[in-house]
Amino acid sequence: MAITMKQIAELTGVSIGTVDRALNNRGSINPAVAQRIRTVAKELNYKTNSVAKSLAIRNKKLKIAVVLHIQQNPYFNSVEKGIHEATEDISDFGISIEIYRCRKFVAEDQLLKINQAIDDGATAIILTPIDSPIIANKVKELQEARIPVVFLTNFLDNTSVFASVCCNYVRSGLLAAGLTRFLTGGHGEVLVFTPTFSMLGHRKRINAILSYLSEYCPDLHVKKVVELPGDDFDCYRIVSQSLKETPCNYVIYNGDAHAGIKAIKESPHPIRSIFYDMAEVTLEALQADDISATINQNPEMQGKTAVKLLSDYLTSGVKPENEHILIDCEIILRENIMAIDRFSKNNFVIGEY
Amino acid sequence: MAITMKQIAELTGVSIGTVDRALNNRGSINPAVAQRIRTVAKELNYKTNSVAKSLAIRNKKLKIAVVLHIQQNPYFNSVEKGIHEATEDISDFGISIEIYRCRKFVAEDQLLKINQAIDDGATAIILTPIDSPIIANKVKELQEARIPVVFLTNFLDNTSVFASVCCNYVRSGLLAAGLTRFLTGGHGEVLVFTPTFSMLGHRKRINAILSYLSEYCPDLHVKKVVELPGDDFDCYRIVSQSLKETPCNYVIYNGDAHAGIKAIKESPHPIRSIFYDMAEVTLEALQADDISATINQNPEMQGKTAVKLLSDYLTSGVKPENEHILIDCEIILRENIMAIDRFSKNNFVIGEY
DNA sequence: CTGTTAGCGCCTTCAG
DNA sequence: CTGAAGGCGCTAACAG
Repeated sequence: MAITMKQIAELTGVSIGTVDRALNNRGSINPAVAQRIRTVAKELNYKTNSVAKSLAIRNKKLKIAVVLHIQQNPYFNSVEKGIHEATEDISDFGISIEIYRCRKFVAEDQLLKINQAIDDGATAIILTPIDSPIIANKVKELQEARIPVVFLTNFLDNTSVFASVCCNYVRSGLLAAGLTRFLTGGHGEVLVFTPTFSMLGHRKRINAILSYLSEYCPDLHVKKVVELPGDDFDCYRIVSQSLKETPCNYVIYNGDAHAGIKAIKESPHPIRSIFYDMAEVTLEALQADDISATINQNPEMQGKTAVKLLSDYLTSGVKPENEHILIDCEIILRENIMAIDRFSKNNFVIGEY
Repeated sequence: MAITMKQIAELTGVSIGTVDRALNNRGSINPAVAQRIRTVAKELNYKTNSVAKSLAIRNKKLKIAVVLHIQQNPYFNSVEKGIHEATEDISDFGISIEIYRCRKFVAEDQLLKINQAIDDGATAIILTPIDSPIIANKVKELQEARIPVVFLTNFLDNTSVFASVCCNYVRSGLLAAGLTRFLTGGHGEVLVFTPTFSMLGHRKRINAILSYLSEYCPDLHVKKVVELPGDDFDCYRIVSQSLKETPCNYVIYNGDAHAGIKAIKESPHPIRSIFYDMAEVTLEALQADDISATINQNPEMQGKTAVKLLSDYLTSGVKPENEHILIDCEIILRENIMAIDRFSKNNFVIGEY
């Protein structure tokens, strides 16, 4: 049976209130007895019981504010789905979640939402930060006011926060590169498409792809890296044009899935491709063998993790070991998403064929 | 704020004790008022607060018994690791876990351990069942005594339990087959190695591999399916001999990793191979490019899930929707396990190459 | 059959 | 600076 504050109180001959003060640096307390209590607690390996704690702090009405962008793409929808899943998990802890959605993709608007969240009494904030000093400063201010901030899917250089939860961008690049190696046997011509380079993560991913391929696949030539417009109807045109101008037999594609699939299918010569993320159209294309694989960057897990980190902190005081939490990626082939029933029937046997 | 029993008590004009009786079918209660309370609870969408509940039932000293085999292979070690992880997560809930290890791989011994667990006061049992009527009957008996049983990594046909947590064997086969398709381009000769066919899951996996390949890769010939001895020093000899007798250029290998890797490396002609599981030697071979990929059947997650299902049930009364819980598999390439630091540095740019 | 009460482990006043 | 008491939501034992 785990050790409790009550037991420590009895052992040290003080009241449970004093133990609480000593262990949580709360209120004024005689340094000597505080020390003694802490020593005993450490010796007995006392761990605060998070179940009891969250029941007790229930009336503090903790509130996590989530400040998101407008973006309604499949990727961010999944992030949000993860947030909602986690919300259910923690509802019994008396922690509530409120989502704030920015109107425009500008720092001023994001700042506005943050301030609104604070006014509404947020005790912690989850944020997909826009890269601007306005936001960086605000975040610093929040941290000083002891309001933990978690960056989600993106982070700011030189701005330290409670935690940042991102995709493992380097790994994400390596997997595409590795699959390309697998697929090509090490020979061929590749075109790479990426979202905006203004985001650090996307640069990291591309760096990983290129440096991996140049090291391990010297006979595989990356002809071009094409930057795609953020959310734009031009996407299809650009992909299509690039494929015409720079013929290739392999593509690594990260961008609007619909545009990419359409352009690649229209190519006069066959192109095998590695995609990113789990948009509906991507999975359909995978099933149809129009694309070879896709890399799931687990947006759902990212959202879930951000909430979970904060709720763990609020209920148990546990901080993540590392500020940067990298959510791992997963290779998805057609076989990952096939219905399994069709393959559960026949009865083959051991032996020669 | 979520609705509480106290609120329901006030609304229905009874005491909180009565609400408890109505909502948990406990003790005797006037059917009419029970009905009224349940109606109100449903209308208000009352959900029992699992945090409060687990704090309250703490003194019942719930105990989950885990009955495992002797087997000390990497796979089962991971299963056990998952169990221990979950144990930490639920320690605050006052649920304890005790592990019983069978001496021999026989039903009688397993039965002995189950009985011992019950004598020790287990309130639930996790079990890797041996396929025998002795065990099937005992399990039935336990279920009748309202002791939930969870099957782990294996299950019994025609024996229904609280839940069975297994690897998704069919998917596991499909992934190997899919990777082979990817790797071979659809042409070549394949040898398949599998653990004992006496376990249903292994048969399912092989069926999936063969039926997939015959459907999608008509020009890829599976020459032979070789059954490997359970835990045996003969493993290496058998693999080695099979490779000599039946030459091939691709291998799908599930069995003792050390033996498989050694035999394949010694082959006079090059063989590309798909392995299973995450044994240390497997990962080293993957890093060294001696094998092409491995399939992680997530044994850790299986162990963790089994414990979690039971603790959720014991603390919140939540039952899994489906009796069969299939833990998904994951493709692991060399690039999944490479250190990422090496690829985080260079600074490539957008454009032609 | 129903209400009351005393916890579970922790946090937060409020007295002293 | 410290102790005592009440409460978080639920369960269980005991009166009535």
